[in-house]
Amino acid sequence: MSNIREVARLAGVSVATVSRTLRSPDRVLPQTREKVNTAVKQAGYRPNLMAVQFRSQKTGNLVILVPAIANTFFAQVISGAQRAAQAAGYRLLLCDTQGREEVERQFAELVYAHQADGVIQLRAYDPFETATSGAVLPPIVNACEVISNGRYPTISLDNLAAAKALTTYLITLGHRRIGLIKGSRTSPLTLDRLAGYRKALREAGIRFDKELVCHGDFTLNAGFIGASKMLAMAHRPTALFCENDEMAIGALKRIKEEGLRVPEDISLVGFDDIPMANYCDPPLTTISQPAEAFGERAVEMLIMLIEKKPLPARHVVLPFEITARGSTAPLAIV
Amino acid sequence: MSNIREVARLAGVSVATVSRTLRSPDRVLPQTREKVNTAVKQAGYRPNLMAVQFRSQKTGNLVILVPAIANTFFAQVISGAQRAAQAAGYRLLLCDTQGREEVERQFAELVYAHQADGVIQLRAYDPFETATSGAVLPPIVNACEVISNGRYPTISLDNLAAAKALTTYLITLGHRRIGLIKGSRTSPLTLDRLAGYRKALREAGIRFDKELVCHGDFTLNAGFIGASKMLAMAHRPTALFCENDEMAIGALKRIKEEGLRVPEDISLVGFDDIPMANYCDPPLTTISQPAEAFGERAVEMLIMLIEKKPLPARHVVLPFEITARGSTAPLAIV
DNA sequence: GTGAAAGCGCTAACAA
DNA sequence: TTGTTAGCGCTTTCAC
Repeated sequence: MSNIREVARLAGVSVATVSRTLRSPDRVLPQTREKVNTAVKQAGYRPNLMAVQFRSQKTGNLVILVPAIANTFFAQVISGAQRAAQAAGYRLLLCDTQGREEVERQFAELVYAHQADGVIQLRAYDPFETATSGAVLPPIVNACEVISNGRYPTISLDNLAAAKALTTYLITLGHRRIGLIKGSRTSPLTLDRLAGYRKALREAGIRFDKELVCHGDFTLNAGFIGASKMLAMAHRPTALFCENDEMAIGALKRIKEEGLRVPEDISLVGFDDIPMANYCDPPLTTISQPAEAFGERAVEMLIMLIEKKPLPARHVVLPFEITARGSTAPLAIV
Repeated sequence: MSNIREVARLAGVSVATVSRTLRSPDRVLPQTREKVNTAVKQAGYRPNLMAVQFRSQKTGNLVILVPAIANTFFAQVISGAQRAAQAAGYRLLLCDTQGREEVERQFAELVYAHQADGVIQLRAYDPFETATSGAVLPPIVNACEVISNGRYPTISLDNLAAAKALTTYLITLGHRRIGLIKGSRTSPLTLDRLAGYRKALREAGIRFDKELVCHGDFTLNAGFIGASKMLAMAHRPTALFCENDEMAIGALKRIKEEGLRVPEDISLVGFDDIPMANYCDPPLTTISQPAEAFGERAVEMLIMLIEKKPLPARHVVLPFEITARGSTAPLAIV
């Protein structure tokens, strides 16, 4: 493969002139430019990015840590991130971490190894927590599920408000026994949603019953299992709040198997508004959040960090809305 | 950030010895090794991968071109690819191309720019088709939707056989008017599936009716639209074959809206067996294919190509099976 | 077993 | 405007 010297030779100029012609053409005479461009074509020359990056100490790579790419919501986030990265001339180094912290750390440290310029973390784990306290933190942005210690810029949803709004919506429909299928036990995202759920209950004067809460892991199967527990209760809930759409769809299957109807016998809500939410039967009432915007904003903010431009805001909160569909109905008077 | 010279100074050895200690520890005296390792820790040293790669002309990056990451099937493929890449010490540069050829070309050419060692293409488009004929083809593997010109190693499904088997399954149930909702007009994958469909009809002595075929783009909405057309026909099909599960689920919604029952009034089949296929109502009869294995095998083969190891097989065909669920039933005798 | 030194391809500071 | 040259951090050959 040809290199810059080869092109310089062909064009009868110095390597510096070739480099200039490529980086800042206006600093070169038109006729020189012409000669160089011809030589570039003739040699089939492409700058060796490895050398360019090495020399200029900048990779153009962004690491994105994704807990589970097979989760539709995250897939959409990545899609948005990819678009934004490409538009800005950056590339995405993808890591499907499955929540394994050592993997997250290892990938995040590609920044220290000068293999990436920054990191997007979509989970509430600080991959640099063990970094020597003296070390400067590399550019990192935390989106979707965020750590609220103020250490990193974040892009998040007001999960508490959203969960509260959705729960209140169910209460308004007359429901008072509302089951909650949570995500994992410890994630802040799921704790916020639990808090929103509790707040809505409290404001409506409904006592919180911990029997009505169970844990899952955001998968279809977790929703299925969770619903089994809920339906097995002596005094079962009349509405079920699943912390994401996948679990709601899993729960839906279980509810139908039990011979119950949604929403006549039990109302069901999800969270995220993945495309499938509108295609299940009945379509899901859920919280819509701008999945792709999470990825786009995260990339944009990260690039500002990398390029040392001031961030307009360190903590961005994206809007949600309740999308009411057929899976919810007023509590039937028995 | 410290560099190799700093470590050498701290350890009281030469940079060559530091490099050797890190790359091939056994070529260094234990006591020297000890000194170097101590110095590495003390300095908080991490090799600059940019420099390592530049020097050794190897990036450890693999470009993966994905038509649509938000498509569940592809998300699973990527998940498998990521796992295999990581296990082998490679990283994945993700590009969600949305089928835009100039984007695919641009990313694939990162190989020419020494930014990646190889390319995985999940679509039947040759990103190097315009490459000068003289140029050596870089390591590339074509998976899922493959080009069958023999130019690249491939990992595919026998789409013809799978579509034929699935169609035959419907025929066995007594169906003779079977609608087909295809993917895009030109993709080989969808042409193969069409061929399989036609072959099954032919062998059963059923005349092919082009009225029963319509085109989609593998999205939920395409299935919905396709089903609308099918159901509007005067003499409508008694079974519907959608070329992926997303379209089948889209069609399912439309069919139910029309007040028809699946499978009593119309049988429905999909393709891929995405997790959601088992959670829709009724669950989908479909073709199961090992989505993650596509990604894993693609990465494994690509790495063999990169490392110039002989490929055990240039064209790998992964197995499928019919997964019969509740969306199909024998044709009702009217 | 270890060190000295060349050099990967490029950019940028400086000189002309 | 263009050329000369140093050097980014590392690996690797070649001496010792």
